[in-house]
Amino acid sequence: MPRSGEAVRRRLQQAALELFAEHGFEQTPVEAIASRAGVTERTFYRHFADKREMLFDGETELRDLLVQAVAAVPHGTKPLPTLRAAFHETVPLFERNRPFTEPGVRLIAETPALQERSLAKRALLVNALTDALQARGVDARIAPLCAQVAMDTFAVATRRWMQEPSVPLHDQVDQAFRELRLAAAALK
Amino acid sequence: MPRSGEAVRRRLQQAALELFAEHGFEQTPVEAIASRAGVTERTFYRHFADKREMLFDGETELRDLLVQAVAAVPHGTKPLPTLRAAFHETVPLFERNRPFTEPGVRLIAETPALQERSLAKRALLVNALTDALQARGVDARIAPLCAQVAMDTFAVATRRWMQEPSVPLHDQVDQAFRELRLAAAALK
DNA sequence: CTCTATATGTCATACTCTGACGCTATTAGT
DNA sequence: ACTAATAGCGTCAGAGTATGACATATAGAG
Repeated sequence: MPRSGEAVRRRLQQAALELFAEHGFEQTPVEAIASRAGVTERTFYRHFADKREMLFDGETELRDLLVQAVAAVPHGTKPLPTLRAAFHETVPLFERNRPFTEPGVRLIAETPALQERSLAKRALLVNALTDALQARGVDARIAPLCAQVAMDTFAVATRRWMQEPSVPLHDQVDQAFRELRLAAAALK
Repeated sequence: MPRSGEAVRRRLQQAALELFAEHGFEQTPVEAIASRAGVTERTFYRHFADKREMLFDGETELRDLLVQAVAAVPHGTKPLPTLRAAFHETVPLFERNRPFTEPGVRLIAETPALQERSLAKRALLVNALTDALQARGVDARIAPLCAQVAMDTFAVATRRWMQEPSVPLHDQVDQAFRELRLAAAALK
């Protein structure tokens, strides 16, 4: 195989993060990113489907880990406890990547176009979790609801963890799922 | 006040729906929409922020209705029952708009860019519901979780209602919230 | 009828993204 | 070590999205 191109991809990500931090996402043309990385604008689009996509690189890794974790939960476990356990398995990944993802999270929070893409990525995760549940025999009727609700509960946990890093993510996850159980118990 | 421009806006929407149905969303340039509506491309962007936005016109109406419905629920009602009641109030709006929204829903389902925007609109609804809950004294810690979970539960109900119109939306909503309660009861 | 506010047209332009073609460098095979 | 294949990259062209600036036309208020 010829030259790898992996170095170029990393340089593009590095250049983009720097420029986004300086001028913001919308005010940074792709040409500027490519230029700082020492390549052409065309090369950028050979490494990333579009300008937003480069901010969401770890999502496929997270998805694979989650699907694997769901499959590893002992059989007979109910859907939401299964998903809670799977999310606990991803905690080390989040803790390890925290310093890297923090600036990206802030950038996403203040850029509507990136929020949209972030929501789309979460939807992909929900789909993957739905399939993983159905592979365990969960009824196709409730699998999407469980996957979606668990995803949102975990999202609440991570958001709190970002704002208040003193509480471990494990505890935030348990706390959020506790609140979900209490809130749902009030339904008739 | 001079000419209203309301007729042009409607013509643009009509022309867009026709062209999207014929050639798809991505394959329809804004210029073609404007041309069929008898105006310039520039005028299109004076009526809609971007090409996707025209598919999500009813969202603000739905949002206002939901916020109003949440405020109208008797005090002392718990968050999720409050939101369930609020969503029940929006059922007539959905039933009335069903023939109009059906082609749009199919178009959104098969167009990634529109799915992203749809998710963003749902996020706006969740934010509005969160605020509406907090205005009723719901703890700011659990309001976002309740709003998000209720929104997803309602989304599941509407999706089933679209696929199987024989069951009334009211029943789909109750059924989905029942499933949410059962699923959450299995936690711990 | 005149004035004014608002909608629209016109023109220019920056930016995103894609296709086509050719060049170059790296790697595998001999 | 030499060659050939291949993946990465540059260059060019072009369509489509979206926005700003300025001019024009039209409907309603006085």
